[in-house]
Amino acid sequence: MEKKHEVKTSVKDENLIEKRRHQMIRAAVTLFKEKGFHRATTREIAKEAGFSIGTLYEYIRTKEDVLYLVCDSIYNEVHDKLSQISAQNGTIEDLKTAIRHYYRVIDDMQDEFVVMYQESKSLPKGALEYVLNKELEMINIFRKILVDCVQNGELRLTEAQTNLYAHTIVVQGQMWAFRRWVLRKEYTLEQFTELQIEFVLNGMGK
Amino acid sequence: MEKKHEVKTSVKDENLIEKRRHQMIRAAVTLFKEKGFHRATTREIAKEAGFSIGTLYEYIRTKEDVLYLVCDSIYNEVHDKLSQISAQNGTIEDLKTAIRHYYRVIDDMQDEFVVMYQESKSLPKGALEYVLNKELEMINIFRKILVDCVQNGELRLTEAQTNLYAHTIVVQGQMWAFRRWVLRKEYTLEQFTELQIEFVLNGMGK
Amino acid sequence: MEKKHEVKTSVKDENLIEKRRHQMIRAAVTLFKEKGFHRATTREIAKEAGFSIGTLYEYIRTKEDVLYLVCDSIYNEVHDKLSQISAQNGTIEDLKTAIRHYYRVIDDMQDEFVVMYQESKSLPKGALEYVLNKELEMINIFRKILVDCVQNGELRLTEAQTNLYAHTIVVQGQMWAFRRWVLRKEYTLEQFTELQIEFVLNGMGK
Amino acid sequence: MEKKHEVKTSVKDENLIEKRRHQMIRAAVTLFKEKGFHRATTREIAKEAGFSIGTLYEYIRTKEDVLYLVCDSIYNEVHDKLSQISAQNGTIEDLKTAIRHYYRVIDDMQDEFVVMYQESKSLPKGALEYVLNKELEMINIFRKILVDCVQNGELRLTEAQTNLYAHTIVVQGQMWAFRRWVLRKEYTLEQFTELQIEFVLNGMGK
DNA sequence: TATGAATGAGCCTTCATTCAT
DNA sequence: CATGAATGAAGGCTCATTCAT
Repeated sequence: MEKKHEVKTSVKDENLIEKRRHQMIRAAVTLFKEKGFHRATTREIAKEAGFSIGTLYEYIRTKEDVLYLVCDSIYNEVHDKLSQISAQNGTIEDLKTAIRHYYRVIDDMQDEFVVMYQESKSLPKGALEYVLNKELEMINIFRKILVDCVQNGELRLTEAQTNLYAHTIVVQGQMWAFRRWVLRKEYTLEQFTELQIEFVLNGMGK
Repeated sequence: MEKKHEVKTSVKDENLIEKRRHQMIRAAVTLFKEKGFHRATTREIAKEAGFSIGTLYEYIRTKEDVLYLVCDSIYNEVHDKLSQISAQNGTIEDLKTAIRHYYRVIDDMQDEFVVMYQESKSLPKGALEYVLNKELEMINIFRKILVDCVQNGELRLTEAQTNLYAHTIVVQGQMWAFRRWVLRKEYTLEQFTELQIEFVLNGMGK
Repeated sequence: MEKKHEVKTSVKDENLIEKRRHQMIRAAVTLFKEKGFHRATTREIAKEAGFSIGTLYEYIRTKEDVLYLVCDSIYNEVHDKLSQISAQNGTIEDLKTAIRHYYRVIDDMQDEFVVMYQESKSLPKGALEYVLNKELEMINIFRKILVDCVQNGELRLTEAQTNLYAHTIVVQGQMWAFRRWVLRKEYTLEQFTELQIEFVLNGMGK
Repeated sequence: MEKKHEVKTSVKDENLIEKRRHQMIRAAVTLFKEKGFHRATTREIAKEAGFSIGTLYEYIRTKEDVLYLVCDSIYNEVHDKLSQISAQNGTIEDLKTAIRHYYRVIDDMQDEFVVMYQESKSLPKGALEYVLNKELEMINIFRKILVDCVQNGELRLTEAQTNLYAHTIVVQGQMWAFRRWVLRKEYTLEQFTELQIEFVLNGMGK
């Protein structure tokens, strides 16, 4: 597990840091979604966040820090939401619930997902590694559910299949965020979810 | 279908345009892959292409034109390669062949795929639409194959399923390009392909 | 003679002012020596001094005030140390003693000397004049000693020579601070001192 | 001997580089003299030089490069001027001529001297070393003249004296540039020169 | 008195684009 | 057609200074 990548701040009040960073992240997501990381200026981010450029830089050191904070915050939020259902007992029903849950999270955080996957390549090396690890953790959540199902006799999968299908489930969920320009025209979230669940379960031999 | 998005040039000689653009695209892919669209400078692109910045601007109008040319060229190359097998007769075997073919193209053009999907959001609006349309065409290739299979009685899918699964097939292929940092460690292209084919066919009820 | 250049403070307690300014000057000399006036930030100065930026500004009005305080303090210290031997009776021996004394002071306060001469140009006009006057006072100390020697018949110098040689003595001492990167390799302070004394006395016709 | 410290340029035409750098150096000396290195902005330098900020940066990489170019150019000019009289035959008269020559150069290039000695501390490490070496070369010019005089029997100096007095001669010349605010009021260059020559020769036992 | 968060003018530097040769 | 020097708008970031607590 990677050590948490720290972002330098010259402010001491922890509560204030929390508050300002929250403002900053909200502003950044809005702007990154609209124009991407590179076209969004630090001045715009500060303004959108409701404070001055000087203040912004009291809480970060480089523009890339903002991106890191955004990615980190999104992953944490996703993790929090997903881990609510992580207590499982290895049934197909659990898997379905988890997928439904995951898809709903993606729907809720569409913009964040798109921003994160589109822009994380601009992170500096250390931060990128940290974020990729978070991605692996997310895949692990599903891998573990699959492993439980296998151990429970609900699914019959090799290890290679287990790993790959965990990725597949995660990726199929991301589709909903990335391809909404076309999928939204044809499916509701519920339709999409149920179709994908059916497909995935069939795919794994029910 | 969108009209082909034109890129202004002040050069008349069509052969020269073709040649220079080819050099330019190769250079741009290399650089975009390495540092992304925004961090690659027009000077670097010109240099990598083997001519001067002045010459570069004889063949394009803006830096975004380079990106457009890159995306367009990649899509065309993919289309060319895929359309070689588009003449089908609606069997499951055809579908498998098409998927294998598609996955091999993705493997061959990993860098190009990643560049295209990561950077196309930086295209100006008109060009973006044109490129998204190309994406739809690609999905259509698979949709048609599925439709053929359905009409042939090889598959039993609703229209909603047909459309969605076309997307799914395309997206699962992209996984190979985007997640190579982790998938490459665990699977060869062949293993990945066969696992995914099995999963997809099962997913669609074989 | 210039009136003492005053530095505004919003603090009343004289003892506190004295104490804080002392801390501040020590900190500033350290930092100016290390990175120069312009590269040292007020924040750093405050931190090095052991209090907050807010407190720093309770005792000064601008960053240049810090520099002024530093220069003023150094000159005062040098004056104090030199004036201990200012009671003279016009012998060559007195001159030698004064020079030895001066050179020792320079050796003790190398960093301060370098800071003062390198950075005083950044003083605001009024403060600069005040400081230049202090420099003249220092030259006067030696001029007076020379005048005494002349009146005593120990030296035979025109007024023009007296003035110039006072400068020369002062400047040759500064050499020890400014050129220590090379002089230190070849001479000890004592060797340097005696060689220069011999040179100066010969120079003035013994 | 240090290798010449190179300054990157993106311009290829050597003549143009020469010309532009000359403009740039003239502009920089003017501004550095007036407000010092740190207070002079790159925009001001470009404007004073007669071209745009963009053009300035075609010929340098950082602001410190400008300072380096200034220092290098000054040293070279001084060297060129001094080396015209470097062919000596070891007489006291040669020494006098060299000193007169040197003092005239200092008088001609007062501003440049002051700028160089005041600001060179802001050079990046590598460049600073290179420039300090130039300073040593200058001292060497006088050291060699002294050595010649000693070998010729015109002067009787130990090696320690020879080295130190070379420094002293150089430093006494710099006085004229640094203390002109006071020396100019009392002496003409000629008076200053002759007094110092007399002093130096006496100092070395005639 | 002491603190430190907030401010924003201003600096250095980059880079897409133009145009004279 | 090709070249590359010139341009300047714009961006990231710093830091002296202020002021509410």
